[in-house]
Amino acid sequence: MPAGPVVLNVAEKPSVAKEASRALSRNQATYSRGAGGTACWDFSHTVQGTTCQMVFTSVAGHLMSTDFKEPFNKWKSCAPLELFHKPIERYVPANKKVLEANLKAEARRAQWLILWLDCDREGEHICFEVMEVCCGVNRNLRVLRAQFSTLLVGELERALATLRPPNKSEADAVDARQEIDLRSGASFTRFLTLSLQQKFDWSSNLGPTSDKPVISYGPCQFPTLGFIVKRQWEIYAHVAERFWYIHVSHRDGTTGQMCDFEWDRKRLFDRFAAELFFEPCKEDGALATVESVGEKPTYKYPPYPLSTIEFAKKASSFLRIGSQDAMKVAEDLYQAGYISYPRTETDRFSPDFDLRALVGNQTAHPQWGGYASRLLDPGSGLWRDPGNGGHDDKAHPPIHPTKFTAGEPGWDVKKKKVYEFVVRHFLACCSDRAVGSESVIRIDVAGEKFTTRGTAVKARNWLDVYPYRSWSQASLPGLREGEQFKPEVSLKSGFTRPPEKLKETDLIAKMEQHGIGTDATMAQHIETTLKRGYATRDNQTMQFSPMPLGEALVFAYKEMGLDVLWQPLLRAETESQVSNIACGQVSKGIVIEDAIGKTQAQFLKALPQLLVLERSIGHFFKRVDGNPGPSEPPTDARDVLRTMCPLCAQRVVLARNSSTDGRLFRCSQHPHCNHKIALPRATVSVTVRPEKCPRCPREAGVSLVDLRFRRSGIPPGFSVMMQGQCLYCSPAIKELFEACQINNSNEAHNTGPVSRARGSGVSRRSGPSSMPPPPTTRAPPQPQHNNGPPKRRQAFQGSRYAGESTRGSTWQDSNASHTFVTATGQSFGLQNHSRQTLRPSSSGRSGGGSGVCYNCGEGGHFASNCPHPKKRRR
DNA sequence: GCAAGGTC
Repeated sequence: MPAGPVVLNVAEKPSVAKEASRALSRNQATYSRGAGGTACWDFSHTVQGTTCQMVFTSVAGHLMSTDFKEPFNKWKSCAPLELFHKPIERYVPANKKVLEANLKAEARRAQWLILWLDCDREGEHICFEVMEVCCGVNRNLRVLRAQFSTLLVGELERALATLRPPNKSEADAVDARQEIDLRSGASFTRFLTLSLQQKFDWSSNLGPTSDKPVISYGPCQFPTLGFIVKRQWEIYAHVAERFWYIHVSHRDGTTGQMCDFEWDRKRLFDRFAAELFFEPCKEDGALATVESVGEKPTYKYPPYPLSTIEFAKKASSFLRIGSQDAMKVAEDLYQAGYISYPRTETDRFSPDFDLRALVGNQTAHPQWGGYASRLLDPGSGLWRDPGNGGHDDKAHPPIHPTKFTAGEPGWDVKKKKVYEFVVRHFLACCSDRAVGSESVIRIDVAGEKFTTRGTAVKARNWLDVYPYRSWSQASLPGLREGEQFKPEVSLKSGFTRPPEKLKETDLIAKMEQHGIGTDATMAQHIETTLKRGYATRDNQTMQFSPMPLGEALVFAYKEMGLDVLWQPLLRAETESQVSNIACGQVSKGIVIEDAIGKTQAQFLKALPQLLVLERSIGHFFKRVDGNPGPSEPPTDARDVLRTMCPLCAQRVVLARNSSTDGRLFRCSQHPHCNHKIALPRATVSVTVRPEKCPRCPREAGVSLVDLRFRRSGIPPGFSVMMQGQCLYCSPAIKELFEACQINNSNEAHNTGPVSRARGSGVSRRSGPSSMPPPPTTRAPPQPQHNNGPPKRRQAFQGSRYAGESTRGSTWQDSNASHTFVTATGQSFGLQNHSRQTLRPSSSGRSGGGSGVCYNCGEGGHFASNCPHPKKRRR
């Protein structure tokens, strides 16, 4: 080794130390084992005109941890509130002592220290951790920071030529983040755990939770749970609404294939309106006229190069491997040299990346080798440079295969799947887009417009190597513009559906959108919600559901007015403030003081609400400390009918019927008490007023309610709004209930008094959490999510189709006068006309929606089954 | 027994 200053080079991980040494030394670096066996690479190199003895070694992520100083790191050393101000220390944990020893040994004999930590905020912080150790044993070290974005030799040489001091502001930003997270996490976690752990029977929380669960809070794990619970509550809150649409189909005379046309109006929530449009379409002689036949090229683009977040999402949705599991497998593959570093934000390849060599490595594979060969063949025209996803962490390339294997004997299924996916994704990235042709046929039937689309795939290209995506083809009938045919027309109906449970890919997307966690930690936060028994993941659908504990905690935070703790905004604010430190705009101390002050304020808000907390948890779990806990379910105040159940003297609460999905008020002791007041299925909203009924003789008085109904679901003549009504004595309510044939006589058997119900294992988990998902609904031809009432429906409210004149009739929603055909082919409708008493509207208008036939103007039937000759109306 | 962020 030639003489010269000794330069200690430190990277963030061993692989970087090795690769940088190999590149800078032109493969001349020699390996040696430093203190504790840590890898060191020695070579000679010229740095800023001086020939130096380079020693390249590494740490493994953060060298130091942060915790409360003794004795406050012990759980019962102080009140949780005091953790907002108790002293914090940074120290090298036991598992990093070996690395520390190596750094000390090398630093003692070095003159320079060059920091090759990853060029991000955390890397900058690790720089200062390394400096603290190295400068602690050698005060004369000259410390410099290398800034690099790849491990290519040119980039590394450039970094050596542009060495700079490390950035204290960025490191301070990490300091602040660490302190804020530690203080808020530890204080709330100790508070929750110490307050609740011994008081409840947690055995009903099936999952990894022990008898004595740690009930943690964290600024990332809790918003993650919040996303899951919020979606579940949206599902509970969904009220299925019925809609109608005209379905047109045509059988191709040549191929015999059926072709479906979609109505331009999509769907209507007013049956009468839908029927009005439908009638002319189904009349004898109604022909479809082809208005236009169009064709245009269409493309499917290959995915961008693979970043960690996309990898986690795709592993979950394509491979059915959970994100944390997938990351673990990817880490193993990386360690064994089969794929590149799996923690990367980058989704673009740098222009000097030798993509073709990597593709060439794969040509021998029995499954995708042929495709790789074709990709390299210029004659195939298959090659296309990868797209640019717009992200670059300046530290790592996108995830790609680095070593060929046709499969290793020891690999399990997950490892095989992940390696195959990384290779196929990489090959797809380097491939040309898929090309197709989309045909669109628009037709007119009696003034209504319908459209059908078909796709012909011309060149699959990247899809050939990417079985995780498909492109379905659909051919259209050979119709020409102006051509007419007799369509098959039917009026179908369906119900809006609640949103789906969150899939892992949706959850990761939400976390990404709100800045919850980093690409490398999102999977860990998800895993934490599972490990803590807050949520579960279905391994088939990869959908998340809250566990009782998770739902109980979010509910409790909501009850205590601490929504900010489970919603994502707080984290975004912290990140924003921390970024201001990194930019040098504000000092670390100010940000910490501000953030800690705000979190402490939340804590102080929670502290006096221990009873609220316990009562909230008590809705989901049985107490074991002798305290009977609350008996009422977790209902919103506005959902409680302020009266006593006439059978058992308990509260009467708003609920949902599990079989019909209709709403009802029922006794809070259900199913042990059967008192109930069912509401019409068309009930859209229920508001309990603070005022009591002035006439009702009931002892405790009865709250008045405001009810709103769907126009199409209640008999004509009844208003869609009924305000200030008493459900027990209002004549208008009685009349409506009779018209809807709702029997609320409450003669059902009462199984016993309250004390018996309490002592017989009544689950207190009710309210939103006990509501079953809505029943399976019929599939209409377009997306089913209930995105709120369409404008179209609004337009019909208050129109002449909203009948007003047959008050007192026995018209009923379920007595459809029309035969409907569902999407599943089932037909249903009114057979027994005698159950209807329909009268002409008072205005005498024909075609009104108040029980009058659109065709003949008479009552007693609708136009679709009118016995009279057809009349043309418009 | 607690957070989140690196990496093994």
